[in-house]
Amino acid sequence: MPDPRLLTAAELELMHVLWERGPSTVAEVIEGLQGPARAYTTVATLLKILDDKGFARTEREGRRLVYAPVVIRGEYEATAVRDVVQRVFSGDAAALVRALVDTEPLDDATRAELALLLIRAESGR
Amino acid sequence: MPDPRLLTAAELELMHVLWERGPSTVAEVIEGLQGPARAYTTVATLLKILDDKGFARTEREGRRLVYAPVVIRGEYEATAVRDVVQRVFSGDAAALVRALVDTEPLDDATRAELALLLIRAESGR
DNA sequence: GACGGTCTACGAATGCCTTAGTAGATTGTC
DNA sequence: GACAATCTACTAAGGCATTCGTAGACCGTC
Repeated sequence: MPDPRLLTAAELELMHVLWERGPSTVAEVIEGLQGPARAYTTVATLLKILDDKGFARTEREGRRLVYAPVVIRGEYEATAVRDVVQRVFSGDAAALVRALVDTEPLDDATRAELALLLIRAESGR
Repeated sequence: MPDPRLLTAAELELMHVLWERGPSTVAEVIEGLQGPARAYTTVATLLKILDDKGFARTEREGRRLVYAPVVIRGEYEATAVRDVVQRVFSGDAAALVRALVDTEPLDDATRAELALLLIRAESGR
């Protein structure tokens, strides 16, 4: 059983829309979606699943449902990062940063910013 | 369809053993596994899948098969990191580092090492 | 050469993810 | 009030991941 706090691929895509646009109806989520089009009922089903799993909350607005994100983006990012550190890097967070530096192109300013971030971070946090 | 270069959870666990111990038989992989025990045939099936998918290579040694990792650890780590950056962080690699610093406790020495790494890294690589 | 143990190949069961269709309710319009 | 459009709930199908059992091959030992 995978961590129930992790989103599946399709779920994550919808959550990105909810994070960007805030509380949204099915139609609005479809508007916000990128990539291949999905049927109205597909999105509706997925949103219901997000509700069932506690990632989003449903509110009635007249006849239609509005879905609002419950888990906020930063919170989920933390969960996802912890998962990758554990599963792929066997708990070695520093190894992830090394892999990232080797893999993803970061411009000078960003690297400087992150270096500063690391130096300033409290160690026990 | 997910990225075919990504390992599933069970596959990744076996690959960790192959990366650690090098070419191994089914019995040796079982020895190297942590967590809940799995049936001999379960591990054998998974290793065959790793072979089919190209993550490992099979070599006969007398009557039994020895499985060797084809994809090396660093290579897979890069793939996995890229995937997370894309899927969770919408391509923003720096955001991943920020989430990591907020999330995972790193001791002073490690943070200093990583800061140095960032400063020294070539920007266009 | 028969026997027990070990190994691989194959197949099957289960459960989840993803997608989408159908049915029925609801609402606004003429 | 009837009709068309819109929306939700339910259901289902297909595919993949994970687990493991059974059958048959192979090998060493007595």
